[in-house]
Amino acid sequence: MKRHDGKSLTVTMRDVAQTSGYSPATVSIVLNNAPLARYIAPATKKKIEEVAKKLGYRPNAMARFLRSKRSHSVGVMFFDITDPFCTPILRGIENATYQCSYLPIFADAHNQRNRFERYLEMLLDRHVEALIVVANWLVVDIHLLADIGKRNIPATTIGWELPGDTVSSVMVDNEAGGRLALEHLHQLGHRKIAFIRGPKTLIDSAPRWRGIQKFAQSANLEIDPALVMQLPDSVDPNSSFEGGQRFTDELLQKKRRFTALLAFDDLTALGAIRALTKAGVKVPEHCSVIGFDDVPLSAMAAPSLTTIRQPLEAMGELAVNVIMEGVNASLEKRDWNIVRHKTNPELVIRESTRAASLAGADD
Amino acid sequence: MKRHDGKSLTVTMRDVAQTSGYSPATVSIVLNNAPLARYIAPATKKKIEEVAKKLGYRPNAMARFLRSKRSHSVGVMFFDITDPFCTPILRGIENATYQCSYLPIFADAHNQRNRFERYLEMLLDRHVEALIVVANWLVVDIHLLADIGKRNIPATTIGWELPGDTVSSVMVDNEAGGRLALEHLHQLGHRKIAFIRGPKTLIDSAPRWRGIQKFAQSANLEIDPALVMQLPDSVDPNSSFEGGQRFTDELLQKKRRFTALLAFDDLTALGAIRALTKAGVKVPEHCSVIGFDDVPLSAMAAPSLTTIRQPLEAMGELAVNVIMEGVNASLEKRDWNIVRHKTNPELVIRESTRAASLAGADD
DNA sequence: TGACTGCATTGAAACGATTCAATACTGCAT
DNA sequence: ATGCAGTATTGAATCGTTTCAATGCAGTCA
Repeated sequence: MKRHDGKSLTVTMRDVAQTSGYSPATVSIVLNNAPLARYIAPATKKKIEEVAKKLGYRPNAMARFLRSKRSHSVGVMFFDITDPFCTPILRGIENATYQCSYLPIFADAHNQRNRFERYLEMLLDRHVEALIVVANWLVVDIHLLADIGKRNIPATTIGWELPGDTVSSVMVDNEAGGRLALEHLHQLGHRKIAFIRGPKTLIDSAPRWRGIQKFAQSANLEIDPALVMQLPDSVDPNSSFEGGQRFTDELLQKKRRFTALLAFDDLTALGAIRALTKAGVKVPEHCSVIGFDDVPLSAMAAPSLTTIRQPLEAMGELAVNVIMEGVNASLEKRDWNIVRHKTNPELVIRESTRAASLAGADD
Repeated sequence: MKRHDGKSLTVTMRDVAQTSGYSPATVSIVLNNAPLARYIAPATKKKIEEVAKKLGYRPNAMARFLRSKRSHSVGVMFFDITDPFCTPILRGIENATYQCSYLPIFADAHNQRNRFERYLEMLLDRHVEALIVVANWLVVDIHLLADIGKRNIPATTIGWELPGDTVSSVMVDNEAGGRLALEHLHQLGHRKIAFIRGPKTLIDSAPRWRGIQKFAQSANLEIDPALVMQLPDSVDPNSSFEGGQRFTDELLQKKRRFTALLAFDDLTALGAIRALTKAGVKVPEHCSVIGFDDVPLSAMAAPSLTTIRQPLEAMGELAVNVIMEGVNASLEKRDWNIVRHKTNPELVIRESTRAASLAGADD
């Protein structure tokens, strides 16, 4: 709105001020319900609000940000959105930011270092108020993420943990998960169990395996080294499907005997199931298979997958809460500490596992 | 940077100007390579660029946007990101915006009308330069989207088409897809084919069915009405899995004979496969199943799914090109027209279909 | 009367860029 | 000398807010 020469069609705060007869300052104070608003006469408030509504005034976010230094947006960086693991997390993040009237700016590094860096710059240029990095599969360069901490905005990772005290993290309790998985198979009576471990460089691999070993020890279960394989490092999050398939093939070709298979994650498990099925080994009749993650497709697979569920959506929400804590703290000039959350995994029993006794332990 | 009182740590353009000995105007012109830059002495340019680099100057996006009215961001609104159909599209969009140095602002309407509207406001308040709406499953309220066109920013939908001439669209050629699917089954020798049609209100349903009918007619194939079911309307994009399962169960219970099943989409197909498998009908040995979409999980299902592929990632990229065309046009004050793209579907043959002759047509 | 307090409002300076019109200089033709 | 064209640079306004300090006024108290 700018005179009636019919050019500029945006209603600015000055317009509201002019039509209402007050100054821009007053309008700003009223419309934002700023501290000073308690001195403003109720009649004035009402008038201004009416005019603002009638004129269809919408504050210009850019101008507001420039002045107030608050962008009301958070950067959300994925290492690879292609990983089915990411979608529920994204949903969780979106849901939580929506509650706070923040908007997520989306970035996907495609597992490429330079892309990550470029995006990081772009996000910081836009003065995102916080950063969430969903670091799933990449062979992460520590320095890359450590950099984030240097910038003085609150940041958290999901699915990865950084040394130092600058970046928070949200992860599942992998050790507990590993334990749960093996415990389930053990309770079903399985004793000859094959394992496909995660890639060495993946942070989840070690604790899951530790959980498995600890349970084995406590249950007096022997782990046969000939039945243990380990996925190779890879940057493609979907490669574990193929990996699961290949390793299972190998086990079968070597005629190894096992009544159950514990896979590193769901995709690995699905790959394993495919290999087994192809070889005529029925799941779960002849062999039980358990995964990890509970990605959305696990429920739809045939047979549907028994797995250790990560509360992915909740983890996304939690991450937002974590950074918001930081945002608010720094807003109120308080200090705040980073946190390291470990969420509880949960056993989800579906069709791919079954009691060993029914499977003819050595058919 | 603000004197050496050690407070403000951001390097502004004025800082660069001061240290280099030139004016902010000159610095701006040089650093943006603005038209006037051709008059600037090469030595000056060099000097300014050096200083900018040395000081680690980063332009403040907010300030820039405020003045130039360009936010370099696009709003990306999903109706429901939970739909596996969306992830590849998101990847495509992200990839294309990255090429243009734009950032996508992510919004997910959760299939809720008020959430959609709220997000729309938030995005417009931020002066996104364009809008992409991925309208997959929602029983779309036409008015909702038509509203978008009213705002004078370029907008396009993916997976939906609007009446009027204000919003572009990118869709797969559903009719061709339907035809391809049936053609494939027909070529494999299937004659008794069951169909699960899409929900009435979904825009894809009718043309896919039309393609099927047209092919049937041209091939003299009779479609048995007793073998045709239709999914109910629903807002949950993942409900088709359950639907496929239920309807297939029904068909089986009614002892209908069919050697192949053509499902509305992949999830429906997966549901059907699960029902068939449970009932002891082997896929593809006893019954072939074909889906539509080629969502990521279709390749990992057991058996992997034969399907009609939508080039989802390419569609995402295409959508970005479409709106960028609009952005550039309005930047150069040219007129531009909306476009309606129809991308080509593609038959992807995997394990879930097989020649009918091998299946004992009526065993 | 003067000083002080509390209420209601506003002027004007930021925020950090972009951009147009103006300036100043040089060289060259008239 | 004058005028002009081209080169190199800059002053100052502007984008639309927010916010601090200032102002004016009415009432109260000594």
